[in-house]
Amino acid sequence: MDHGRAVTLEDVAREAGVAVSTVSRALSRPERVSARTREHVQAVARRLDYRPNLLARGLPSGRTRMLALLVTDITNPHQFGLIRGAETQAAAAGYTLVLADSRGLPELEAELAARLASSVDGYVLASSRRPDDELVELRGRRPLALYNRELAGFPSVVSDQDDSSRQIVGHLVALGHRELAYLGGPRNAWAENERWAALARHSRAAGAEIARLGPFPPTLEGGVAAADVGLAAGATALVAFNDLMAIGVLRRLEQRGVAVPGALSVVGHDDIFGADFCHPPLTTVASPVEEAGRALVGLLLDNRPDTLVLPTELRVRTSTGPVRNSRG
Amino acid sequence: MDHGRAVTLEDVAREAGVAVSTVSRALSRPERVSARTREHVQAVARRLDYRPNLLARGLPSGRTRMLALLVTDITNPHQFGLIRGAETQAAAAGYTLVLADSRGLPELEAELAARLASSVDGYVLASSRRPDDELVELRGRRPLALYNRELAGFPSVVSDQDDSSRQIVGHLVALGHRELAYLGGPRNAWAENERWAALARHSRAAGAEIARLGPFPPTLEGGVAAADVGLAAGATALVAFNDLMAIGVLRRLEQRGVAVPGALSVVGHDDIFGADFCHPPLTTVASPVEEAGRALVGLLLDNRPDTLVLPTELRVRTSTGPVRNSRG
DNA sequence: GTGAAAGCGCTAACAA
DNA sequence: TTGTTAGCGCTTTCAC
Repeated sequence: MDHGRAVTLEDVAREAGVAVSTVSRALSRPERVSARTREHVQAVARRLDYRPNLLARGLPSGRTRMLALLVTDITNPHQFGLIRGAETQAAAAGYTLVLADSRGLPELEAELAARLASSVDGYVLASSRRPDDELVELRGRRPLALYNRELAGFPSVVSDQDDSSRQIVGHLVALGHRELAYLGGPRNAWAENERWAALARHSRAAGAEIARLGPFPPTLEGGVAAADVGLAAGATALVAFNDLMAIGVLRRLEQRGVAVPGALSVVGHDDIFGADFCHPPLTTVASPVEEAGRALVGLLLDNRPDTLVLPTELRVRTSTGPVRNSRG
Repeated sequence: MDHGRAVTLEDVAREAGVAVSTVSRALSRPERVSARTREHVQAVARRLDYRPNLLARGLPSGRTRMLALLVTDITNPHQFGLIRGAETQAAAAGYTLVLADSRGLPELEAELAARLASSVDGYVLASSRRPDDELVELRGRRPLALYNRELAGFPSVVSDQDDSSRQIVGHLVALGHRELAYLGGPRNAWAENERWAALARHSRAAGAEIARLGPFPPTLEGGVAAADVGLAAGATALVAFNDLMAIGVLRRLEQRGVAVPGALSVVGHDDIFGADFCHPPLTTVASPVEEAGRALVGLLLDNRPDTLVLPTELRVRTSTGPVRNSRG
């Protein structure tokens, strides 16, 4: 199998009887070349099936027209929309998106970012758990946009944590719940701390108690473990950091014969694939992730340090219901 | 925000008081340099936080140590294991994996592959639906490995379609089903045709009838549509191209008040996230995808045109049961 | 063992 | 408008 030498600008130039720079211009800056040459060169390039070498193109200019999207956990269906949205927007702007998964490990994210540094024009970091100062440092090398993480001076897109917490607490309190428990995720996740703070605030305002449990791994397995802790805490409603956990909770409660929502109500975050057909269907908070993906790439390319707050919406399904033993 | 000039080999060379070529060697071919210089240069490089520019490194050598994984549909949870496995193996071999999603569009896959051509040392194509000749052509540029697609002379990893079909048909026939229907996926998918052929073969051998319906989009929505067609076909058991479809089928049947498995049994393929907690839990065929991902990268890097057939395993859950009106 | 120099394919001054 | 030339940062001959 000979991976034959690729067609280069020089080949095209020779074939077309012009200089390489002319070919370069005809292809990347068509307006700076006469109509005749342009047509001719482009025809030759097409005939030879010329493909620009992106490495070579990127070396002198320092621009590769590639963007990196670093996700925290690619096995979390929540990321789907983000990926699709980011890809759409990147493609529209003529960029190729490369995707990498840091498996929830900040060090791995750092490693991946460093490796890709010379190959991409910028990064979108989704739910990054790296310390602030590392992000600042990374921005020194390339533009950055953050999803579900706020940091002064950085472009970012976050879902409205305060409003989602308000909706959750409002919903549960309306059903008579006064003893809540929050099943927390990783403490180095921005959303974790925002969610907890907002839930605590709104609970207090509504006259309900809420306990912070965990941290637990933000996975199905983490939810299974969290269920037992939540149950032991004596709350009447459990709010999970994300839907993966919430589904794990549901699974464990079913296994232990705890009726949901009869004995215990459960709420998640993200409205992932599966949330509407698990058993019972999960009450959770949805946000427009695909839009988030698009917006992130937009902000990144414009390099505007804006923070976009996306609305959230509580999807009430059957994992939540009236409290059994209201103390009212 | 000044995206400061990165530290280059030249910087290190100047600082270390040696030639760039020596630094290059000390870093990439440590054995070709004296112990003293090696230590010294490496220390300086570390101190300056030198990061090789991958573009520049790849230009002369033509090798980038990046691999592309092109998936057909990143929103299909089936891909998770593949991605993780491929990433693991790539990382172990010192390669970075870039991921791209072709959304089920062969033309988009072609476009992505072409764009990445100069940036990667090889491709893993997962469930590619491109015509054979295009794959042959692509291989002319870079090494290729295929997942769930067999093509003479190409390294590939496939799950055992014949055996999975045998297990499915055996299971259904044992439950008394004699009238089956297959809800097909895209006709340009290798697995689609293999599955159909094997299902037809095993049904015939077992004395059962099977109808091929579709093609339907291999998505949840496709399954919803397929359910009605399957129901109208009068079969007692439905076998779907994948689990996404099967879950859509389940959802639609529930909506229409058709009891599963009372009135109709349903089987899927892939055992994706959600298959065990949908309602009712789905009987489906599992295969070791993570291993597939690892094997694919292994074959790709070795450039061995082997075909690895991975075993499959029927996971019987409650979406299948005895036929209601056996004709026995 | 180390350095000087050529060149990977492309872009971007600068000249013509 | 087009051609010439000098790099981009690195690897790799080829001398020394």
